[in-house]
Amino acid sequence: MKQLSLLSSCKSLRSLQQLQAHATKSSLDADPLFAGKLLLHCAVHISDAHDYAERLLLHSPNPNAFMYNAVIRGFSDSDSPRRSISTFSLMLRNLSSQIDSFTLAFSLKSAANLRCLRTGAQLHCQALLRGLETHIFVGTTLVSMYGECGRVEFARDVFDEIPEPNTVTWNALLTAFFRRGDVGGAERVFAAMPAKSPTSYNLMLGGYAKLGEFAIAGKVFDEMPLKDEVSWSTMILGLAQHGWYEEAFACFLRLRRVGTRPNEVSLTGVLSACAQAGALEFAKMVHCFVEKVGLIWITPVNNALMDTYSKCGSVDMARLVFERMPGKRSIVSWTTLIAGLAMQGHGEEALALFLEMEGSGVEPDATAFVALLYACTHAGLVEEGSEMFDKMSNLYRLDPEIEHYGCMVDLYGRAGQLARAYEFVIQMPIPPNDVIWRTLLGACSFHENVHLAEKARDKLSEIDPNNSGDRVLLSNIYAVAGKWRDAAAVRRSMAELKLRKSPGWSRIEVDKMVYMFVAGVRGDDATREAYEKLGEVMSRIRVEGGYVPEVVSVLHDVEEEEKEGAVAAHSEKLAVAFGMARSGGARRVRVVKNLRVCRDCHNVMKLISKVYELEIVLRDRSRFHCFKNGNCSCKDYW
DNA sequence: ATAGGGTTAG
Repeated sequence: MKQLSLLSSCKSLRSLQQLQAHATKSSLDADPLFAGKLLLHCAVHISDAHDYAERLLLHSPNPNAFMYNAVIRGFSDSDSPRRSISTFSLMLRNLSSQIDSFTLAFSLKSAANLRCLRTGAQLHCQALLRGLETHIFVGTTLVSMYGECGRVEFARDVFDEIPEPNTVTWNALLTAFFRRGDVGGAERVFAAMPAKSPTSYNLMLGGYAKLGEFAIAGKVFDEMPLKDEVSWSTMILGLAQHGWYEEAFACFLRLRRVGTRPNEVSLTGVLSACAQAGALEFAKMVHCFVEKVGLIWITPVNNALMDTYSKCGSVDMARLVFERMPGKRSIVSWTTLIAGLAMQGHGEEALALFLEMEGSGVEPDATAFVALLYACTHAGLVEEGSEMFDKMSNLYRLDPEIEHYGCMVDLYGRAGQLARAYEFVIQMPIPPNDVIWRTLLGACSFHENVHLAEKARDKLSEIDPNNSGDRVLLSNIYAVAGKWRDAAAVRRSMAELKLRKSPGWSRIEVDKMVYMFVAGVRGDDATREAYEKLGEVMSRIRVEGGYVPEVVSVLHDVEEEEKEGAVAAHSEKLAVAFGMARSGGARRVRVVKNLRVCRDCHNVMKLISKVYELEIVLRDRSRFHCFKNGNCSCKDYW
């Protein structure tokens, strides 16, 4: 059986088809054993070959159970698990008597991935009919399926009937409790487990991390007897996702210290922390590491690197990673770079890259269109964006989703075409949500349109009445229009409802350390240093740059940051001042802010860049601003 | 074969 051993060396569909041609010549293809193995290899071990496996099955004159099972398995973890179920139905019609534990385990996994309780319950019936519901693999997958469908009680019922549940079965039950958000239940299961593998600890770790309970997660992590790759990834990712960036960096360094080799998941995790915190220097170090351990071949790692460089303001590095990536570029790779260019306001380049992607045979998906429309919005490419929106449904048959409609409202709104934006909202085929109206409200604020703002407000008060950000926007619009009474009334209503704004922060990286500043929060040495420097900077730009603080501009804070009286400063000013104080002769400082930059800070940055001949790269919540010689790359358009 | 961690847009 030389051909059988050759099979496992086939890595691509083409080499498999060659082998198949040889087999046909020697009539080997008539051998049901060979046909089955070939199909299994095709469905499970070769990527994107599910379709071919399914065709082989459908064209086979006498498919056996092994072949059905191979296709069911192949689709179970694919992006179309539904086809696994349709293959099951086919088998039920043609070869019902041969349905076995393999058939049911993989079909159930598909039902679990689909979160389809109906299908899962029907498969459960089939298992009962055949006496397979307590079979260890089938039973375990049943527990998992009910858990995925949110039915802990059913999962428990199945579990209780399994005579000898193993660790995997227990873990499936544990997962079911966490999926339901029942931490107490999960803790009871964990305590009752007769044996615990690292996976059981990892599940507890992940469950606590998801809730942001890092005090407990850290305790589990420190006390678990054996940490594997998943333990480290879970910890690093969890920290990154909850905004504990410095802790994520520390965990990554600790991982390196103990000599464990970080895998691609922990690397993407720490890169995500770098991206969010804007920690360029740390990201560069991680990049070196990626090259060193040979993970540069992994596409998602490259995508994470590109995203990180873009969000740290180095879109050139992102472009370089894209050009040099040795692995295959996925749709995500293209989308990431398009979004990166968009953030810097390089709309034309993003548009060109999108066309290049189309030319290279990669079909854009809904997300790629979001990134593209976002690029058009931030570069003021109104007509181009409008064309692309039409292209999406006309050429690619993609139904625009709420996000795409949001992009279009933003596109027209930011460009000042408020009537067109409103018209667009009114005739949307799906009901506009709070984000759509909020986008319109934001545009009204920027272009000072009280009349339309009130329409948006009326809609928002129906959908999301207690949003503090909306009220801040509204009060600012009134203030700008000179309607001080209305502005004050909105502020008062906020106070009465005890609506708090989310605090604004800015971060800056100096000597590989990340410092965070929050407006109105004082006390630590770094903040004292920042205020001291800021005082000097402000008086110099007043004298040499002609800076005049406007009353309106202070109120015109686009988002949530509260004005903190005359001496308090927005966090981005503090971060920049700190950077100037610490990095002596540096020509450039980079700051990351969690909210949008306000108009006053924007003015100040422009003046600093001119008076001090300093380049300031400021990332706010929606884009990058590069201040140089008194101008900003956003052309005052944000 | 069955359980655990991941990249893009807002």
